Amino acid sequence: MSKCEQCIVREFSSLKALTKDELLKLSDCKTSYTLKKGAVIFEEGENVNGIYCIKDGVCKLTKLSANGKDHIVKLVTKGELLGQRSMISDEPVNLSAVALNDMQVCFIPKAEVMGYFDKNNNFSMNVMKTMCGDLKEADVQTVNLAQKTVKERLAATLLYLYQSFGENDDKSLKIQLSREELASMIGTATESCIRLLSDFNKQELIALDGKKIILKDISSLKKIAN
Amino acid sequence: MSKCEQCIVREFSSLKALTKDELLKLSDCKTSYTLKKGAVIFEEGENVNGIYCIKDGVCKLTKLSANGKDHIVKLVTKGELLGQRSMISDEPVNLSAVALNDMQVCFIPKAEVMGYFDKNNNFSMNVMKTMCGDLKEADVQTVNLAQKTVKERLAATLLYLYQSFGENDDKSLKIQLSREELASMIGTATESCIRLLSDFNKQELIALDGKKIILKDISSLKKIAN
DNA sequence: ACCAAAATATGATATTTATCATGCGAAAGC
DNA sequence: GCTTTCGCATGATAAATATCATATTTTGGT
Repeated sequence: MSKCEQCIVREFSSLKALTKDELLKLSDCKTSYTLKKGAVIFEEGENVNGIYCIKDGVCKLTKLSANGKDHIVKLVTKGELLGQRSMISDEPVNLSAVALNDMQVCFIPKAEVMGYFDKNNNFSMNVMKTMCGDLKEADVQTVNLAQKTVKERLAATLLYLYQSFGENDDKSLKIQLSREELASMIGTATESCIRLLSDFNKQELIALDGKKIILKDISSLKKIAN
Repeated sequence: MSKCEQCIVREFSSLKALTKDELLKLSDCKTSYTLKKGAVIFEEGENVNGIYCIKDGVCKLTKLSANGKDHIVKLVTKGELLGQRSMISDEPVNLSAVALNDMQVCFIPKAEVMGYFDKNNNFSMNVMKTMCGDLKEADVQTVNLAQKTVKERLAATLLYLYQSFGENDDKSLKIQLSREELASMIGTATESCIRLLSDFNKQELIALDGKKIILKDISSLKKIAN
């Protein structure tokens, strides 16, 4: 079993507030998992009795809408924690989490984490700060959905994927989403998303190579995205 | 100066976790304000050195979008706290708060509130739970904006106003928003909003009397809203 | 009470976006 | 290896929504 004390990822999450003692205890009670692309970490409505710390990989958080379509609310990557909200509010999770590529995650049982809230104020403050950041992001997301066109949102999302997850050696986006997933992130029909990608391709803002997407003209994309 | 200990509103907010001693101290350091409809409590980008506790009235939280239009992110009413996020993350507020009707609010300076975080774990937990609820709501909001039509969103918003703020003696919605504000809540053009209200009126789902809106057929509205 | 300005309303039209239909190519299952 | 399915692509069309123009009504100020 790997030691949390030496886990680099810890430094990026609220867990960085933990003391040496707490980390040692954490190492003993955590469970590590390796997940394949497509694996479901948890599903909307489930009870998750603890939190997941993402050591490597990326997953999507989705929510089922009234019309039966999944909407991708957020992408979450290494260093971030999953399931805090459900644990704090003592409710079933309201989002599903699915691996977008191979992942390594550690599960920390609820009892352990709740102890930190009681005894370690820094930890509580870190969690609160994270949630404040999430809320701010959510507001931005809301306004973008309400006010921007699909084209603007697509450009913004491509830039977000580029800036947050980087590119491969061949310059293509590291995070590979299907057209359907991309559409579900920006909130549009799959065909509309495909059509706009084709347009961007024709205007040489991006290049398409099968599933791969290469951003060719970042500054123009930024202008479109606002 | 009124005593926080006797303020009913306190029971609805995270402040309910405070001890008698803390409440007494709070009474001394808070400042009470009476605000007229339209008054600006704070504006996006400002530094707010504390939190506001709403004793009475309703305000809108808005965010300026890239195209220069205000979007109403949320309505906040008595019992709720304003400006927590900004205080916790130590950043300027990212939303503006404007009174929708006459309000009574109390301002509590940052130093006082930060003390509660340190010493009163129940308070921290309450704040966290509130933020978890806000995040959940934000997810729902995001999915609605992404997947529902303007008509569905209008119906849902009317129902929300009805359920959250109630009706006057003449059955009209207690919260009176201008068409522009309503449009800015559901994320559409003012004209589109007006047109759909007219449609609802013709279908006898609602009745319009100047600015007043009366919900006549709640169950049909619910069907439309999903 | 009167006027100017703002809010509401509605028509005409343009634009954006979704939906339906179809084809094509690659990947997955037998 | 073959077929079947799935993801991507594109055209045609319909529906939703925004925009511009212009009345009409309401509101606020003096």
